[in-house]
Amino acid sequence: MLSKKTQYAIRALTHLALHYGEAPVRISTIAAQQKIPLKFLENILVELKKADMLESKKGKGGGYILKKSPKKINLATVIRVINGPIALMPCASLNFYKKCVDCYDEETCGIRKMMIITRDATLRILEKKTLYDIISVHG
Amino acid sequence: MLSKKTQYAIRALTHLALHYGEAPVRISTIAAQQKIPLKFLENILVELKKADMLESKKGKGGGYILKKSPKKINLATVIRVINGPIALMPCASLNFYKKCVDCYDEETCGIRKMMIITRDATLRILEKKTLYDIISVHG
DNA sequence: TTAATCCCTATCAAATTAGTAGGGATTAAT
DNA sequence: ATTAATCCCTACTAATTTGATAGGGATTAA
Repeated sequence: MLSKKTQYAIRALTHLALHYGEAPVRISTIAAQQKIPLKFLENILVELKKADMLESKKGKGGGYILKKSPKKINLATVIRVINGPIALMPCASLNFYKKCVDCYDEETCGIRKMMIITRDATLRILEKKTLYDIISVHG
Repeated sequence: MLSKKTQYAIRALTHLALHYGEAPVRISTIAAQQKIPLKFLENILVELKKADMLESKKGKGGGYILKKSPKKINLATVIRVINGPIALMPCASLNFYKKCVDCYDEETCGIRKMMIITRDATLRILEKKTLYDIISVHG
């Protein structure tokens, strides 16, 4: 499961996607409308900015905007930045690879192989789905 | 990521799959060969037994065996028993469903929709892949 | 100069995960 | 019956991660 922090991040980004092309949105506005603890959200947005997904402006009229079009920000990227690996085991991770302790031989490990297959299936979706897809859903 | 406990569970089940049809395997044997802390493994195997995946025999010559053929134990089941939900958010979970706090309308939530699509892709693999697939991998 | 806003560091509390301890219950063999 | 082997139950503890808060510093626009 994604951490609450990651879920907040996705909500905040979705909010910003809805206002893409408009004036910057204040942290406090996002916090209020998305019901996210303000100070917690501050930390999250700074992380997303460091990961090059957001731009910020200080002072009056300041706030956050998406750095790229909602169509160009996919869920895999967001999850990796805030949550970490997408694979179910470290030895199957592309971006957070770590060998399992006591692993006899990674090349012949059946568990790892299944985890890689699973990761690939998950990634095929998460890399394709973007903020734009999220805001394009209607009842 | 799967908890260490879940990774231990999969390793233990894989070990038992390799000995399916043979005499019961002692906890201590699995612990030693798979390098899993003995007492921790005890807890895990009891849980797997309660979930109807294992049978046990006490006293001399006792130990654990798989209750079903390795081909009939899939990874989704194992993960759900030890780790919990497979979906990335509770509102997208089939077996551990919980509504998100402050959710305005689940039916029109784009985040939830993407999470359900992701879950389905992941499940298509995890429900198909079994202990048999794990032990059938060769270098 | 001031008010608005983001940003940085540090800290804390709660929850979860990982692991340990000790003995009880059951069984097979003698 | 007794013993040794084995699983099993309850409880506890330690370590780590997660979720959240606090307070003030830096920057910008008016």
